[in-house]
Amino acid sequence: MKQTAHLFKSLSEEIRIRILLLLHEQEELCICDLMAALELPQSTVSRHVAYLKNTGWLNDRRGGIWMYYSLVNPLDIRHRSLLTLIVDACGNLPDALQDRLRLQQYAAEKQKNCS
Amino acid sequence: MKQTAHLFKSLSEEIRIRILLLLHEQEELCICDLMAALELPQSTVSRHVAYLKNTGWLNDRRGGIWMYYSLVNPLDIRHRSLLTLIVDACGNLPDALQDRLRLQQYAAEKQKNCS
DNA sequence: GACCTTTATCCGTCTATGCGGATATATTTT
DNA sequence: AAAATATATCCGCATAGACGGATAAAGGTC
Repeated sequence: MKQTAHLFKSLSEEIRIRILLLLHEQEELCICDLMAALELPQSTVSRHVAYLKNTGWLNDRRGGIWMYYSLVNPLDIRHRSLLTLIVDACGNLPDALQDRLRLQQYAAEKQKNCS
Repeated sequence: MKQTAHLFKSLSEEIRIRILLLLHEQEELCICDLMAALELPQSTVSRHVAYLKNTGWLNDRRGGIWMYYSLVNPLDIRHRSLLTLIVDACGNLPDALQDRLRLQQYAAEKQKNCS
Protein backbone atom coordinates (compact mmCIF):
# COMPACT_ATOMS: atom_id res chain seq x y z
CA MET A 1 0.00 0.00 0.00
CA LYS A 2 2.88 2.33 0.81
CA GLN A 3 4.44 1.15 -2.43
CA THR A 4 1.34 2.04 -4.35
CA ALA A 5 1.22 5.50 -2.79
CA HIS A 6 4.86 5.94 -3.69
CA LEU A 7 4.23 4.91 -7.24
CA PHE A 8 1.61 7.61 -7.53
CA LYS A 9 3.99 10.10 -6.01
CA SER A 10 6.44 9.36 -8.77
CA LEU A 11 3.85 10.76 -11.17
CA SER A 12 2.94 13.80 -9.12
CA GLU A 13 5.41 16.08 -10.88
CA GLU A 14 4.77 17.48 -14.29
CA ILE A 15 8.42 17.19 -15.31
CA ARG A 16 8.42 13.46 -14.64
CA ILE A 17 5.30 13.01 -16.71
CA ARG A 18 6.94 14.87 -19.57
CA ILE A 19 9.98 12.60 -19.33
CA LEU A 20 7.84 9.49 -19.45
CA LEU A 21 5.96 10.79 -22.46
CA LEU A 22 9.19 11.41 -24.32
CA LEU A 23 10.53 7.97 -23.49
CA HIS A 24 7.27 6.44 -24.55
CA GLU A 25 8.00 7.59 -28.08
CA GLN A 26 11.73 7.50 -28.17
CA GLU A 27 13.10 4.21 -26.84
CA GLU A 28 16.28 5.68 -25.42
CA LEU A 29 17.42 9.16 -24.45
CA CYS A 30 20.35 10.63 -22.62
CA ILE A 31 20.25 13.47 -20.13
CA CYS A 32 21.28 16.06 -22.65
CA ASP A 33 18.49 15.03 -25.02
CA LEU A 34 16.08 15.58 -22.16
CA MET A 35 17.66 18.88 -21.21
CA ALA A 36 17.09 20.09 -24.75
CA ALA A 37 13.54 18.80 -24.98
CA LEU A 38 12.45 20.06 -21.59
CA GLU A 39 14.56 23.24 -21.52
CA LEU A 40 15.67 22.58 -17.99
CA PRO A 41 19.07 22.59 -16.30
CA GLN A 42 21.05 19.42 -16.02
CA SER A 43 20.75 18.96 -12.28
CA THR A 44 16.99 19.22 -12.45
CA VAL A 45 16.69 16.69 -15.24
CA SER A 46 19.11 14.32 -13.61
CA ARG A 47 17.25 14.43 -10.31
CA HIS A 48 13.89 13.61 -11.86
CA VAL A 49 15.34 10.85 -13.96
CA ALA A 50 16.88 9.34 -10.84
CA TYR A 51 13.50 9.49 -9.13
CA LEU A 52 11.87 7.66 -12.02
CA LYS A 53 14.59 5.07 -12.00
CA ASN A 54 14.13 4.48 -8.28
CA THR A 55 10.42 3.95 -8.69
CA GLY A 56 10.74 1.26 -11.30
CA TRP A 57 10.10 3.26 -14.44
CA LEU A 58 13.51 3.49 -16.07
CA ASN A 59 16.56 1.47 -16.93
CA ASP A 60 19.91 2.99 -17.55
CA ARG A 61 22.81 1.93 -19.68
CA ARG A 62 26.17 3.55 -19.96
CA GLY A 63 27.33 4.28 -23.49
CA GLY A 64 30.71 5.91 -23.27
CA ILE A 65 30.23 9.33 -21.77
CA TRP A 66 26.47 9.17 -21.99
CA MET A 67 23.91 7.58 -19.79
CA TYR A 68 21.03 6.27 -21.82
CA TYR A 69 17.67 5.96 -20.16
CA SER A 70 14.76 3.94 -21.40
CA LEU A 71 11.47 2.64 -20.07
CA VAL A 72 11.79 -0.65 -18.25
CA ASN A 73 10.66 -3.34 -20.65
CA PRO A 74 8.37 -4.96 -20.01
CA LEU A 75 6.80 -2.68 -17.46
CA ASP A 76 4.85 -4.48 -14.79
CA ILE A 77 1.11 -4.27 -15.10
CA ARG A 78 0.56 -1.33 -12.79
CA HIS A 79 3.22 0.84 -14.35
CA ARG A 80 1.88 -0.13 -17.74
CA SER A 81 -1.68 0.89 -17.08
CA LEU A 82 -0.56 4.14 -15.51
CA LEU A 83 1.55 4.91 -18.54
CA THR A 84 -1.40 4.26 -20.80
CA LEU A 85 -3.45 6.63 -18.71
CA ILE A 86 -0.78 9.32 -18.93
CA VAL A 87 -0.40 8.94 -22.67
CA ASP A 88 -4.16 9.20 -23.15
CA ALA A 89 -4.51 12.17 -20.84
CA CYS A 90 -1.43 14.15 -21.83
CA GLY A 91 0.11 12.73 -24.98
CA ASN A 92 -1.43 15.30 -27.26
CA LEU A 93 -1.34 18.36 -25.08
CA PRO A 94 0.52 21.38 -26.47
CA ASP A 95 3.26 21.05 -23.87
CA ALA A 96 3.93 17.48 -24.86
CA LEU A 97 4.02 18.38 -28.55
CA GLN A 98 6.47 21.18 -27.83
CA ASP A 99 8.74 18.80 -25.99
CA ARG A 100 8.70 16.35 -28.85
CA LEU A 101 9.40 19.08 -31.34
CA ARG A 102 12.36 20.41 -29.42
CA LEU A 103 13.71 16.90 -29.11
CA GLN A 104 13.49 16.40 -32.87
CA GLN A 105 15.22 19.68 -33.54
CA TYR A 106 17.97 18.80 -31.13
CA ALA A 107 18.39 15.37 -32.70
CA ALA A 108 18.64 16.95 -36.14
CA GLU A 109 21.25 19.38 -34.89
CA LYS A 110 23.23 16.52 -33.38
CA GLN A 111 23.13 14.60 -36.66
CA LYS A 112 24.34 17.61 -38.63
CA ASN A 113 27.31 18.13 -36.34
CA CYS A 114 28.39 14.55 -36.88
CA SER A 115 28.47 14.70 -40.65
CA MET B 1 -0.77 18.37 -17.47
CA LYS B 2 -0.45 20.15 -14.14
CA GLN B 3 -3.95 18.84 -13.40
CA THR B 4 -2.89 15.31 -14.15
CA ALA B 5 0.15 15.60 -11.92
CA HIS B 6 -2.08 16.96 -9.19
CA LEU B 7 -4.48 14.09 -9.59
CA PHE B 8 -1.64 11.67 -9.02
CA LYS B 9 -0.54 13.66 -6.01
CA SER B 10 -3.96 13.15 -4.50
CA LEU B 11 -3.16 9.43 -4.47
CA SER B 12 0.34 9.73 -3.12
CA GLU B 13 -0.71 9.27 0.51
CA GLU B 14 -1.60 5.93 1.94
CA ILE B 15 -4.35 7.39 4.12
CA ARG B 16 -6.15 8.81 1.11
CA ILE B 17 -5.98 5.48 -0.65
CA ARG B 18 -7.49 3.82 2.39
CA ILE B 19 -10.31 6.36 2.43
CA LEU B 20 -11.07 5.75 -1.24
CA LEU B 21 -11.11 2.00 -0.69
CA LEU B 22 -13.61 2.36 2.14
CA LEU B 23 -15.85 4.62 0.11
CA HIS B 24 -15.64 2.24 -2.79
CA GLU B 25 -17.48 -0.30 -0.65
CA GLN B 26 -19.58 1.87 1.51
CA GLU B 27 -21.47 4.49 -0.50
CA GLU B 28 -21.45 7.12 2.22
CA LEU B 29 -19.44 7.72 5.36
CA CYS B 30 -19.03 10.52 7.86
CA ILE B 31 -15.81 11.67 9.42
CA CYS B 32 -16.34 9.73 12.60
CA ASP B 33 -16.88 6.50 10.67
CA LEU B 34 -13.56 7.12 9.00
CA MET B 35 -11.88 7.99 12.28
CA ALA B 36 -12.99 4.63 13.65
CA ALA B 37 -11.99 2.66 10.59
CA LEU B 38 -8.61 4.31 10.15
CA GLU B 39 -7.83 4.85 13.83
CA LEU B 40 -6.67 8.37 13.21
CA PRO B 41 -7.46 11.69 14.89
CA GLN B 42 -10.22 13.86 13.57
CA SER B 43 -8.07 16.65 12.19
CA THR B 44 -6.01 14.22 10.19
CA VAL B 45 -9.03 12.50 8.67
CA SER B 46 -10.73 15.78 7.94
CA ARG B 47 -7.70 17.16 6.18
CA HIS B 48 -7.31 14.17 3.88
CA VAL B 49 -10.99 14.09 3.08
CA ALA B 50 -10.83 17.77 2.16
CA TYR B 51 -7.90 17.04 -0.11
CA LEU B 52 -9.82 14.29 -1.87
CA LYS B 53 -12.81 16.55 -2.26
CA ASN B 54 -10.67 19.27 -3.80
CA THR B 55 -9.24 16.87 -6.33
CA GLY B 56 -12.58 15.72 -7.64
CA TRP B 57 -12.95 12.45 -5.78
CA LEU B 58 -15.61 13.17 -3.20
CA ASN B 59 -18.97 14.80 -2.75
CA ASP B 60 -20.23 15.97 0.56
CA ARG B 61 -23.70 16.34 1.97
CA ARG B 62 -24.71 17.76 5.28
CA GLY B 63 -27.05 15.60 7.35
CA GLY B 64 -27.72 17.42 10.58
CA ILE B 65 -24.53 17.45 12.58
CA TRP B 66 -22.78 15.03 10.27
CA MET B 67 -21.03 15.55 7.00
CA TYR B 68 -21.48 12.59 4.72
CA TYR B 69 -18.87 11.92 2.10
CA SER B 70 -19.25 9.72 -0.95
CA LEU B 71 -17.45 9.10 -4.19
CA VAL B 72 -18.45 11.47 -6.96
CA ASN B 73 -20.88 9.60 -9.15
CA PRO B 74 -20.24 9.13 -11.92
CA LEU B 75 -16.49 9.59 -11.66
CA ASP B 76 -14.90 10.92 -14.81
CA ILE B 77 -12.94 8.42 -16.80
CA ARG B 78 -9.52 9.15 -15.38
CA HIS B 79 -10.61 9.00 -11.78
CA ARG B 80 -12.50 5.84 -12.57
CA SER B 81 -9.58 3.99 -14.07
CA LEU B 82 -7.33 5.07 -11.24
CA LEU B 83 -9.83 3.82 -8.72
CA THR B 84 -9.98 0.48 -10.49
CA LEU B 85 -6.22 0.30 -10.35
CA ILE B 86 -6.22 1.07 -6.63
CA VAL B 87 -8.89 -1.49 -5.88
CA ASP B 88 -7.01 -4.15 -7.83
CA ALA B 89 -3.68 -3.29 -6.25
CA CYS B 90 -4.77 -2.72 -2.67
CA GLY B 91 -8.34 -3.86 -2.14
CA ASN B 92 -7.36 -7.17 -0.57
CA LEU B 93 -4.29 -6.18 1.36
CA PRO B 94 -4.36 -6.87 5.11
CA ASP B 95 -4.46 -3.16 5.92
CA ALA B 96 -7.53 -2.67 3.79
CA LEU B 97 -9.26 -5.65 5.35
CA GLN B 98 -8.50 -4.31 8.83
CA ASP B 99 -10.01 -0.97 7.93
CA ARG B 100 -13.17 -2.61 6.65
CA LEU B 101 -13.44 -4.76 9.73
CA ARG B 102 -13.09 -1.84 12.11
CA LEU B 103 -15.68 0.04 10.14
CA GLN B 104 -18.13 -2.82 10.46
CA GLN B 105 -17.53 -3.09 14.16
CA TYR B 106 -18.07 0.60 14.60
CA ALA B 107 -21.26 0.49 12.55
CA ALA B 108 -22.56 -2.37 14.69
CA GLU B 109 -21.76 -0.42 17.85
CA LYS B 110 -23.58 2.59 16.50
CA GLN B 111 -26.65 0.51 15.70
CA LYS B 112 -26.72 -1.00 19.16
CA ASN B 113 -26.61 2.40 20.84
CA CYS B 114 -29.63 3.52 18.84
CA SER B 115 -31.86 0.65 19.82
C1' DG C 1 -30.11 30.60 25.35
C1' DA C 2 -26.97 27.00 27.43
C1' DC C 3 -24.82 22.89 26.27
C1' DC C 4 -23.22 18.99 23.49
C1' DT C 5 -21.57 16.80 19.28
C1' DT C 6 -19.45 16.89 14.92
C1' DT C 7 -16.58 18.88 11.75
C1' DA C 8 -13.42 22.47 9.75
C1' DT C 9 -9.73 25.23 10.43
C1' DC C 10 -5.68 27.19 12.82
C1' DC C 11 -1.24 26.64 14.68
C1' DG C 12 3.59 25.41 15.31
C1' DT C 13 6.54 21.84 13.95
C1' DC C 14 8.56 18.52 10.87
C1' DT C 15 9.81 16.02 6.61
C1' DA C 16 10.08 15.28 1.72
C1' DT C 17 11.18 17.15 -2.11
C1' DG C 18 11.46 21.06 -5.42
C1' DC C 19 15.04 24.36 -7.35
C1' DG C 20 19.43 25.38 -9.84
C1' DG C 21 24.43 26.72 -9.29
C1' DA C 22 28.68 24.51 -7.90
C1' DT C 23 31.44 20.63 -7.40
C1' DA C 24 32.83 15.75 -7.90
C1' DT C 25 33.14 11.67 -10.78
C1' DA C 26 33.52 8.99 -14.88
C1' DT C 27 34.89 8.49 -19.51
C1' DT C 28 36.95 9.68 -23.87
C1' DT C 29 40.28 12.36 -26.55
C1' DT C 30 44.60 14.47 -27.34
C1' DA D 1 48.34 13.24 -17.68
C1' DA D 2 45.74 17.17 -19.18
C1' DA D 3 41.61 18.70 -21.09
C1' DA D 4 36.91 18.20 -22.42
C1' DT D 5 32.34 16.36 -21.90
C1' DA D 6 28.39 14.19 -19.65
C1' DT D 7 26.37 13.06 -15.59
C1' DA D 8 25.59 12.55 -10.54
C1' DT D 9 25.68 14.59 -6.38
C1' DC D 10 26.13 18.36 -2.94
C1' DC D 11 24.58 22.56 -1.13
C1' DG D 12 21.60 26.13 0.75
C1' DC D 13 17.21 27.60 0.26
C1' DA D 14 12.01 27.46 -0.65
C1' DT D 15 7.53 25.23 -0.57
C1' DA D 16 3.91 21.75 -0.05
C1' DG D 17 1.96 19.21 2.77
C1' DA D 18 2.09 15.83 6.85
C1' DC D 19 1.08 15.70 11.87
C1' DG D 20 -2.10 16.19 15.87
C1' DG D 21 -3.68 19.30 19.69
C1' DA D 22 -6.45 23.44 20.22
C1' DT D 23 -9.92 26.41 18.78
C1' DA D 24 -13.88 27.96 15.97
C1' DA D 25 -18.11 27.16 13.62
C1' DA D 26 -22.33 24.68 12.57
C1' DG D 27 -26.16 22.25 14.01
C1' DG D 28 -28.93 19.60 17.29
C1' DT D 29 -31.09 18.99 22.17
C1' DC D 30 -32.73 20.49 26.52
